[in-house]
Amino acid sequence: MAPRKKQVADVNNTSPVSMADLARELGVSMTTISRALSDHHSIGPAMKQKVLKLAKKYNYQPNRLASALRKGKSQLLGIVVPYIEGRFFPSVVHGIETAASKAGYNVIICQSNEDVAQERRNLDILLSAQVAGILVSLSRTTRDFRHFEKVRGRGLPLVFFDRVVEGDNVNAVVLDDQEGGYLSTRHLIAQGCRRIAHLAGPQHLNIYRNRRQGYLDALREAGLPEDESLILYSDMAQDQAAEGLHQLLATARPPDGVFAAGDYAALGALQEAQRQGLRVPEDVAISGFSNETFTTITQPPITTVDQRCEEMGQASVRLLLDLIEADGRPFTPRQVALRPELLVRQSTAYSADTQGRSVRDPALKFVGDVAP
Amino acid sequence: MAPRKKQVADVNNTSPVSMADLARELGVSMTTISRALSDHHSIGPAMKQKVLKLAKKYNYQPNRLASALRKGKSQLLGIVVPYIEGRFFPSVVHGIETAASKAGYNVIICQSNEDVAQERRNLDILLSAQVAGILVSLSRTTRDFRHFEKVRGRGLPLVFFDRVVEGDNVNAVVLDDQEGGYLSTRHLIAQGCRRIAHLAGPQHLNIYRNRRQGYLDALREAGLPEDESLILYSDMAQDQAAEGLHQLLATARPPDGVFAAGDYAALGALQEAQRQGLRVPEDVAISGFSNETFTTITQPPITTVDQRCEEMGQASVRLLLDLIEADGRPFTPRQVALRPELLVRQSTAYSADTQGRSVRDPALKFVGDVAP
DNA sequence: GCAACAGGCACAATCGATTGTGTAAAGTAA
DNA sequence: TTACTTTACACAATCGATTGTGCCTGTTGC
Repeated sequence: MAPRKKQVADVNNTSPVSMADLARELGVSMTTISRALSDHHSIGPAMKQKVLKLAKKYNYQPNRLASALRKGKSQLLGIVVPYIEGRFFPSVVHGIETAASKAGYNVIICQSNEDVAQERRNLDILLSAQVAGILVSLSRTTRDFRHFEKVRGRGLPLVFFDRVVEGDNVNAVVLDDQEGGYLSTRHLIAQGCRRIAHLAGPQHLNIYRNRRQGYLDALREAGLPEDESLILYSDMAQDQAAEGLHQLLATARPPDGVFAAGDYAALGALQEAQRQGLRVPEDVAISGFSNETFTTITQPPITTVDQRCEEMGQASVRLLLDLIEADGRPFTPRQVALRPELLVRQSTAYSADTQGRSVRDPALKFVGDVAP
Repeated sequence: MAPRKKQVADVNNTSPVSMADLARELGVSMTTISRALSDHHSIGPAMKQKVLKLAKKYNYQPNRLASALRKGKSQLLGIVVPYIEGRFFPSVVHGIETAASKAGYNVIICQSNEDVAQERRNLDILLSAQVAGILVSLSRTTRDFRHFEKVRGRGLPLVFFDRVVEGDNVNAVVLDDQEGGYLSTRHLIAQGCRRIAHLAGPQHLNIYRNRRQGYLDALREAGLPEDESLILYSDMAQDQAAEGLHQLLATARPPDGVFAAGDYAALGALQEAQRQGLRVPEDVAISGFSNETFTTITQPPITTVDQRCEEMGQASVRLLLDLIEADGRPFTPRQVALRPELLVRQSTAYSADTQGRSVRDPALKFVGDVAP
């Protein structure tokens, strides 16, 4: 039986044209080619034109490896994230890639899989790839930060985002989680809630700690009592939240509002409330955190806090580029906190109509269904 | 006011140690170092030990740029995707990165933003970065495939995934969409549906064309009539689907089952059916496609087809690595079609209990809630 | 005892672009 | 005309690792 297919060509492999080829063709030196292409002042306009035209003709593409080797810096940025899944990280990466490519950089992406050892290895790889800068979101298991000193030691720009090393001598971009917790809780209060439970996440993670703090801030501001019995700690899983709310509802004074530090927890709470025959938001208002896709399609849609994923990516790149431009010169580390956006939906705004406005709190942005 | 912070160090920039440094320290040539590190046979075991030890001591990291420049191939794979968002592409990229890094490769990722011009530019960039191979999922606007010839011309391994160039002279990995459509429809028939509508997507996209074909296959197999009036074409948006079902339900002979070519369409259909007071699945069974996150949390959860995103990434990398290993030698192009997985949930299986089994069709895998 | 041989290592060219320095020719000022 | 700039380009070293070739030493074979 004859082979079904023709085989890939391997004889007509076009080797890419190099500056040497152009130089030979024009009878000039490689110096001239290089400088003409980079618009160096010591090359005459006539020669520049000739070189440019020839480069077009042969579709010359500079070898980035050679260039980077010589200059000691590539046009690559390294990203280290715990993983590329869910809603958050992909969106941030999307923002990063978009901003980076706009600035002429490309990104090489690594996953730590929530493992410090892998994170360390990734850093080494990025270093050996001579990236121009590194963006990191810490793995959950990272407690020791010495591996980042090596990066610093090389004078390589380093920016943390979302899961950051705390302190003011690092460059970091985060969401203002405390503000997010505050906005949510304040909104619940404005909706008339007086006994607001908080489904809190693991407190060793700064994000959950901050969301809780924002919750407390809002209570205090409104003169409401802080009641630890209204705060339930869990890993933010849907069923844990349901179970938690179940217990709270069984008490003598059940809550009339729930601020969940995560959308899955909010979902669990919503489902549990409905199982108990409660109306949401009339009997109990529920808000979440993260603006997961599903929050728009539940009945009712869930009020939540958007994390500005794309902006976070953009801001991180901006900061990194500033660092790269500083090029080793003194640079005062910056910590950027992005303002979260409260998205008011019907799980809290019982007076909001479906058209997209909240009657009670017109200052807040109301968001209904989202296009696929 | 004094600056609040100490500035980043710029004097103690540790320049990475090179092979030359090691050679100097040991009083041998760079050749020896290089060959010792790569375990070349012409280096004695004693010397190898000395070199290895010194390399450890100085934490030597080879400069990948230099290596790649010399060898003409880097340890980088290029990915070009339309965008990094939603559920599908991030998951595939996750699979790709995982498989690639396991094989010692890193990935540089580019977004085409559904724009051919950008796609072309991305290819050029990857070429100039001297990647070892390229993985592409086509932009929606790509009709002309000449820019891929340049990649081929260089003899660079190229694999398409999901959105592929059709034909049997390319390397490609896709989901067997036709099988997915077939499985879904067959399942609906097994559930007792006799008048099954199909919410179809744009037919110039092979995925939607194939899903529709699978639907037709199942109908034919079961001896059910093909009724074009039961097939509604749209862009798969939630509201379009709702509107479409609305019309179908108003006819004299409304459908008792709906196979939507996308989950958002299925969701729209589900909501519309419920608005009309119909019970799902008792009055009308509904199934979707893609296994979007939200399909597990609707009431009832939606039966759907999982696209094996991760496996697609892994399979693509495997194919690409095979091509790289072939190293220009004749290679018969391969087209891989992954078997989709039908996830039966309560939107179709009215006889299924919540515990996770389908009474009617025990051969099918029933999937309930999914952990966050 | 001499040749053929293998082991172990160094020399030097190479990948492709960049850049400090050198040097003609052309232009300007006095 | 002399001296001094500018303009426009070439030379050659360099980034760091790789690799074909060559050389020397010690070993084996007969």
